[in-house]
Amino acid sequence: MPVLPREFYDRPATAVARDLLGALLVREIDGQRVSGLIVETEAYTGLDDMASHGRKHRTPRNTIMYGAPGHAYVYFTYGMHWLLNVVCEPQDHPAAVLLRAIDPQEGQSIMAANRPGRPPRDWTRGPARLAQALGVAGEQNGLDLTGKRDLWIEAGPPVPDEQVRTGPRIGLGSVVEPWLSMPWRWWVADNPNVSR
DNA sequence: ACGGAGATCTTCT
DNA sequence: GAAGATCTCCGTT
Repeated sequence: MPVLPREFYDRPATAVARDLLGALLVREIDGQRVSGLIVETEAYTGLDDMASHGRKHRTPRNTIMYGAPGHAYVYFTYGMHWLLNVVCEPQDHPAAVLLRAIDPQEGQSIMAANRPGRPPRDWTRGPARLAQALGVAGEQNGLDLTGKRDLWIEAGPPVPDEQVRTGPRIGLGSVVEPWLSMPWRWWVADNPNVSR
């Protein structure tokens, strides 16, 4: 399947979050493909979004969010977890989409090795689990996702609107969504790999 | 099935 | 010095 082009990411985060559902996230480890269909995403935009890392100003950690769309923003949190995001919207506008869950496809033996002792359902159900299963960490921060090297996203079977569900984001505590009428979290209905 | 707490460290105040 | 875009383990129901 073709790699998603730069233009795909050069749009508002909420639109990218919707259209990433059904796309194939591919990680290449020692020439082997490890992949999964994206089934859950969350949009983060710097525009008055108090939950976003880009909410205030540029810092060493969030600088990738200010860069060109179509790059990976990988950051470390809670002292032990890596989270994988996709930078979108025009350059200098800090926005990204958090990849929260995928449906395992290729390279399942590698995922199993990266998630020792866990059942297949727990391999990629959740943003930190997903990153661990695919071997994504700090070294992948800033990677160009349109380059078909190490990590990229391919077009997949489109998910029709009837199968798309939306809701508020997860794990933000007291933060209020900036625009209540706008969907922030997107997922595929009835998929066992969706988190929570 | 559900709920609480600990792990552990970077970032910003 | 406190909080955090989370996960896992252990308790109770």
